[in-house]
Amino acid sequence: MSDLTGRLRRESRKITGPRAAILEILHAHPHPLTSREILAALPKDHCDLATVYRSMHLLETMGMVKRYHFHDGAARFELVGEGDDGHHHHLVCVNCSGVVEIAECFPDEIQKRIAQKNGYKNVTHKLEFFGTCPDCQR
Amino acid sequence: MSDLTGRLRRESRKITGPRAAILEILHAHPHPLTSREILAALPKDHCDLATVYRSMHLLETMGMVKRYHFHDGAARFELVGEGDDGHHHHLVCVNCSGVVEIAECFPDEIQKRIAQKNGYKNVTHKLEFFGTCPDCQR
DNA sequence: TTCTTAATTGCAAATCGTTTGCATTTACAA
DNA sequence: TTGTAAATGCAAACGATTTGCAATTAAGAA
Repeated sequence: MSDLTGRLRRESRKITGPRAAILEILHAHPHPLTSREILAALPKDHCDLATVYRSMHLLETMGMVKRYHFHDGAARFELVGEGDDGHHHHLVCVNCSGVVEIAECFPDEIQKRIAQKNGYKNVTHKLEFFGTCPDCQR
Repeated sequence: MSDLTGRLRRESRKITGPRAAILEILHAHPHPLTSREILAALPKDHCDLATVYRSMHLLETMGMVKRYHFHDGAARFELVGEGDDGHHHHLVCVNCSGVVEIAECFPDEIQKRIAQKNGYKNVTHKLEFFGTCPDCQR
């Protein structure tokens, strides 16, 4: 957390009330959250949706937040963990929308081959798994 | 194509002018298309955006069309090929949104392991690659 | 062919998620 | 303490998608 505010200060961004609160919410919920979920989790709801979006945009460009799109169109935001670059995937329950973080990743050799074969540069991927979680299997 | 109209008739859906035209467009462009791109490709522009969306919804529930979400929020629609179930992935240019269809898929053994490890059933995945296409590399 | 009816369409208005303009407030360095 | 750029709230703007409704049309029945 404190390194987050340090990071902000270093880029001459201000540590404001709303912004600090948003960071706490993200830190307390290690899952991708929609803008509305973030707003709802904020203490006295004393922060505008526009501010949530502006914060997400700022934090995303600073590499401190990642944006995901699951089955519905809505964007979801998740804090990038300590040290790592935040690249990981999710297993989402199609019934209850429960999310599990997944360690496995798409094999790098295959991705390299795909990039090379098609002449694309800086190739990355987005990968999500969908299924029915243990609870929802009845 | 003809099996598509047969399929529609069998479910007592009508083969109307707009609908037939939309199917032709999808057939002629084996890429995921946005609603606007479909509309723009229609002959005399004699079809409403709402009709495009309603058609996509119908065809999707009939399993004749698949819906994708790439980096931008916009939905893109693609006709499911003959016989196959339409499962495949895409390599998308982050600059011009050009799309290449990808034959490679996420290794099934790893997916099985993920499903088992987490107790999920009927696990599938969505996988998209992003990068800069040859043209956009200057 | 004509009739009947449910399916489909166009149009406009409504909705949803997200962004932006602007005047006001605020963090923080000098 | 003060000056200034950054950040905020609010409302309006936006783009994608959906929906209500009255008018149109495909396709089977008569």
